[in-house]
Amino acid sequence: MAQRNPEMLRGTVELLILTTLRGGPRHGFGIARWLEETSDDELQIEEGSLYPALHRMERRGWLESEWGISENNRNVKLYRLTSRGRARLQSETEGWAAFAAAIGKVLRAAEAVQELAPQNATR
Amino acid sequence: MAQRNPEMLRGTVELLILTTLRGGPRHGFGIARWLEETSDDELQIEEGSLYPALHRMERRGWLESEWGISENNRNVKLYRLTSRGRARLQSETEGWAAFAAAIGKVLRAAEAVQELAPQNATR
DNA sequence: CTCTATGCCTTGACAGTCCATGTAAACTAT
DNA sequence: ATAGTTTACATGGACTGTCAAGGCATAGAG
Repeated sequence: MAQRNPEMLRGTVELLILTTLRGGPRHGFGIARWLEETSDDELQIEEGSLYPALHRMERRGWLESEWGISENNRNVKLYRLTSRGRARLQSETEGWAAFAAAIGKVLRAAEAVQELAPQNATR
Repeated sequence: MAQRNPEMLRGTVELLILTTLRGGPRHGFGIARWLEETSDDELQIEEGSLYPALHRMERRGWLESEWGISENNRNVKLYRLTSRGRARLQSETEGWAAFAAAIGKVLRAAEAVQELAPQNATR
């Protein structure tokens, strides 16, 4: 997933899937497409990451699946959030917020250092 | 690194190291400590991640190192940014901003869906 | 002279991603 | 009819990076 930095997705794939399912059940392909569209193609999840993630999340009881028929008349496996999944979504969301805030602090602190001590910036 | 979600650091460790070195040369331990302090303990990098990261970044020409003496009178390996490292810092910073923005979009979009269709939220 | 803190480093197990590949059905165009 | 494309699920192997654990060495404190 992710062109710019594939490693960056580590740890957020599950948050993204849980988030996608907030709006109701979806199938794997649908999840990937919704994420792509919603992020303006910034977030692209590969199938080799997506399906294993869905399976382990189901194993952990965050998701439930059921076979159904898509709008395109195809057999699809629909995933929906369980209550544990909803709880997990909550904590993952908080975790992301804390993490992003921490990175933000670090980035701003480094800028401040450079402004205060510009002579260090070039050596 | 990172208590809340260790996976989340994947892909940001290098950004964090580069960022830390913006303010001037530092040694490995110093980098880890600065990140911890600056992030209020949110970001904790393990030595088993830190040193390999420093070594590969040096191998890639983003960093240069040199032995010196610390404030505590210890032998330390001081790392400084090269010009390639500075360029890399720039692009990694942009990459992070784009990634964080994309996640933000997705999170907000999912909230919006739920507000518009609250009947889907409970099934 | 022992204990703690500082500092660098490596090893092995593990987890998760990616790329390639396989399968199958439905629709499209010829 | 049938070839090609799109949709959709799934897996296997290579690869990368993290972590926990351990080792090593020296300075300063008590």
